[in-house]
Amino acid sequence: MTTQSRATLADVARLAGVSSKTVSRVFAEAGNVSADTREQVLVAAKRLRFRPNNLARSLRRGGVTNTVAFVIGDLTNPFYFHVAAGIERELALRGLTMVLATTDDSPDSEERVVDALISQRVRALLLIPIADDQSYLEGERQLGTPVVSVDRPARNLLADSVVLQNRLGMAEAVRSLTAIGHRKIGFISNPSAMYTQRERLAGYREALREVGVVETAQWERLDDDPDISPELAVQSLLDLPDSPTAIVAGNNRGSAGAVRVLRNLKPPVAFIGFDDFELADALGISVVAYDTMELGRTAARLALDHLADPGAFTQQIEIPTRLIHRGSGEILPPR
Amino acid sequence: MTTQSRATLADVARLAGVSSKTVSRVFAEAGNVSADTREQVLVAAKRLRFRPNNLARSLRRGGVTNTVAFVIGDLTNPFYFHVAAGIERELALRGLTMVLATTDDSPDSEERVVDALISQRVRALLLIPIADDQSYLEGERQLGTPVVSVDRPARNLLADSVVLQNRLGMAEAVRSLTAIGHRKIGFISNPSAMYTQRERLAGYREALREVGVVETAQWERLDDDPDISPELAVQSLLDLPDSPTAIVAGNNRGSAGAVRVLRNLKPPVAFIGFDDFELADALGISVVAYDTMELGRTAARLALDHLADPGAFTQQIEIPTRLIHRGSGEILPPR
DNA sequence: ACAGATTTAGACAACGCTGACATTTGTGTT
DNA sequence: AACACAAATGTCAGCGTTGTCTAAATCTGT
Repeated sequence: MTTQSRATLADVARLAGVSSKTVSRVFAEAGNVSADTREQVLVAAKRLRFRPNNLARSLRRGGVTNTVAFVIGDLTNPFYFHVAAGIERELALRGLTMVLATTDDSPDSEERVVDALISQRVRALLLIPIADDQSYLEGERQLGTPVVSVDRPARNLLADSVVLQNRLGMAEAVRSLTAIGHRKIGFISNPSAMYTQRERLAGYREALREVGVVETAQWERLDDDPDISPELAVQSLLDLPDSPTAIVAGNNRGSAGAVRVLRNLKPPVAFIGFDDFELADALGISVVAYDTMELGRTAARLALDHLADPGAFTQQIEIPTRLIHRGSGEILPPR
Repeated sequence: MTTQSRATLADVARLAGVSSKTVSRVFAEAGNVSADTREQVLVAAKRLRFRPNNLARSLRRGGVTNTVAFVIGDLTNPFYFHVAAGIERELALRGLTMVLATTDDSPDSEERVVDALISQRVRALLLIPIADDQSYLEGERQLGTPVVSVDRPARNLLADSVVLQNRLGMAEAVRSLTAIGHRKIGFISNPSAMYTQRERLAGYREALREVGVVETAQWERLDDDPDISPELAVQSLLDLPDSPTAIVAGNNRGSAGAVRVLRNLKPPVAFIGFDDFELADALGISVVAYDTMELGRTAARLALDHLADPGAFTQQIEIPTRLIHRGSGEILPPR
């Protein structure tokens, strides 16, 4: 249990009989080291189990680290994780590592968490904005840290952003329902992600307006109350005197709820969800899908581009969505 | 676009008219600073948008950082990210952040990835071992970095570990099938996670042996070939002349495949999966479940304990599993 | 064989912070 | 008013690395 201390450049240098700068050159792959010395240094390093200290290196280099932060609201949503996976992959290609931080969906903690990350001198900041004001990041951005806003645009901050084709995707879904005769279409969503839900709602209304349906309030379930489960929202739609013949969900939580309620319903109700999910194919659930990992990859790429060219213009990228027909969205309205 | 440089302790000190040590005391919350000076320092810091440099701090403090690494094989498996969520939560309570690194399920890259993390002086290392030898971590462990092996024990390394009750959980599942008369029970699994699958297979065989069934090879599908999808494995069982009346799956991938094939089968085949999954309740799929987040939380806690008391004994913790009856596991064998 | 170019190696300081220690200022006691 | 003692503040060096600069060793071509 001897807790010896860690070997440093100097220790290796002493053992190899060279200067610490030479050891540094070997490990920084800076060249100009003869094959012989190089070999000796490596042997000594291995003997001492030497690992270069990245803290010191980053400090010396002016605070440039190899880590990029991804700030997330809530880790338990599989959506975020796929995004994270995409980010991680893209970063790994450039030898960067990802640190993951969560704000527990609390707007207050966002700035605290981000502050802590800045203290760690992350190279870039990717975040899913929760708070309704990201202006606190303006200074950081000016200092050259790329900030990329994921899934929703940042507020009061000029930053790159990657979002989905929310409005269009949802409009397409609803259009596919109106095309086969549906007019009474319910919309359920949980609005924790305000921006995306608002956009999707707009797409829903837009598509209905195209076929002359303007009064949609009665079919919209956007309860703020987290206690109102998607299941209840769906049920409340079915309980309406003039109940919908089709339902669309604004996100995967809604889909899961809808699936539970709608399965084995006597006169079947058509359904299309936003966000694909595991087994949706087996269940025959039509969804508006998109490449979640690509969302992450694109975000990472934007950050990396900005790192490479700090003067680059800010970009807003939209990830395309596509409607996948699996049956539940093709159910005809009862005659 | 002025890329000014970042403010340092010294800058703040100058503006506030105090020494940099005083500023340091304010930010390190080290006390012994009068309310007045404290206030002035904070004002100056805010004006300069000062953020303490954690790199320098960690370096000065002897390489003690606030980050804990979690090394994962493949981010896309929902299992891993629930574990990660648990870890993140537990760490956040102690003000630590999690860095996530993946090895792409490649044994070769494991050591490289871990090396890089050590260079970053992570405070502790949690990993899901992929390579079949973790002895390369021995030095690190001796240097005082807690190493916790998650989901499988480490090999050739004395480290804490948290695993599931694999054998018992699977044995219980199979016993519940034999109890209602099943004798011909198929086992499918993809062996990317060798250890867990071996254990679960052992549990399966054990339970069958208890009722006198010893020859099980024909019903085991453990193909190494990643091209053989779980769907095909299930199908091949059904195609047997003496086909099983029940099937158990060694992991969630297998369950997903089984669900696809088994749904709407004429004489229904009983099924129990290992690992719970979204909508399993709606689909009526019986599973061996456990608290995935707890797995992560426990791992993090082990690491933190070791950090608090470096001399603590290594522990092997088993997370309990429980069989959830939802219908698919209660299907009786055809008479 | 020799000047000049090039490659290899080392000395030194500094990145931003804090621990150890020194010094100043404030408070309470008699 | 003089003293002991605690609180507030400052000085300085060094954590492990690398950029800059300089010196020595080695390689060119004629």
